[in-house]
Amino acid sequence: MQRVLKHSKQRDALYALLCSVKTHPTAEWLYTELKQEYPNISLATVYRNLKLLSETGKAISIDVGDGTEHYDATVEPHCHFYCKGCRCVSDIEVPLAKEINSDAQRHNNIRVESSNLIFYGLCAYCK
Amino acid sequence: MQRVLKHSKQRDALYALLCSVKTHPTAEWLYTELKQEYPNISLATVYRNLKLLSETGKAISIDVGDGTEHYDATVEPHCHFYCKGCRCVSDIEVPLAKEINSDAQRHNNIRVESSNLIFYGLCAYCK
DNA sequence: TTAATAACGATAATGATTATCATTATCGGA
DNA sequence: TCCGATAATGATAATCATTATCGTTATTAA
Repeated sequence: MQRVLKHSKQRDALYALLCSVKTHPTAEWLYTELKQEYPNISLATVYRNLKLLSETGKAISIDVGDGTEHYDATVEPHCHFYCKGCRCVSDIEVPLAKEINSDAQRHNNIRVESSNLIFYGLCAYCK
Repeated sequence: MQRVLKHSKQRDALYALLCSVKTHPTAEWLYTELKQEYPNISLATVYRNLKLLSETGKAISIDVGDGTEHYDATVEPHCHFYCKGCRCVSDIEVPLAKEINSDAQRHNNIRVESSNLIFYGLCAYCK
């Protein structure tokens, strides 16, 4: 039961690192990277704070189906693309996506709160 | 390295079961269900054959982010809905989805081969 | 009927993530 | 500034879905 958050250098460094990249890294990648500045940092700390950042709305997790969760400090709804060639995750522009939630709700007897749109294929370099 | 498939009652039963339901079950659920007819069936056999069915295009796996893979014998592209209330997965009708792959490809320098559209919210009963 | 081998059941291994726990760091108030 | 409460840490064990291994059984074609 978490009440009042306290500051921690590790969490700040994690968030700053996540904000600085566009690569949608995994916990493992962030861990390896953070070790350069904090050699004693624990993988558990990375997972703990990624979860905390997700819960507080400062980051989102992206499941592209490759077995490990990817993270993103851009929390506004947007679509992702997974390149089967280089296995990288990137943001893409999909204008139709803005209308698809309401389209889904209109044609089914459901309440749509959010959606997860992932596209697969080959990126500019791999195609 | 699998060359020539041989028949097996377990695989047939698994596929028949998967075809008979619209619930997008998990491996565990299928295993429990199949045990009634095949008390000695192994969970490994279920996973093995689900993988085989996926590889041969007779089924697809759906990752809704709840920690376990769901399976579906309907292999034609279609959208899924995950109800946060009853934790069930269902097919939904989303007309716009038919155009979204080309929309994604048109607005980005990528080749889109497939996509995975999952919607979250509350179903007719839970809302 | 038989030989080759795919599939099986049982179970150990894997790998990402989470939980536990003793220690350390943070922070508001005395 | 020091103190007490407790959040956060690092180390590591536990969890849990899935995959790999392996000896045995079932299927198939000759």
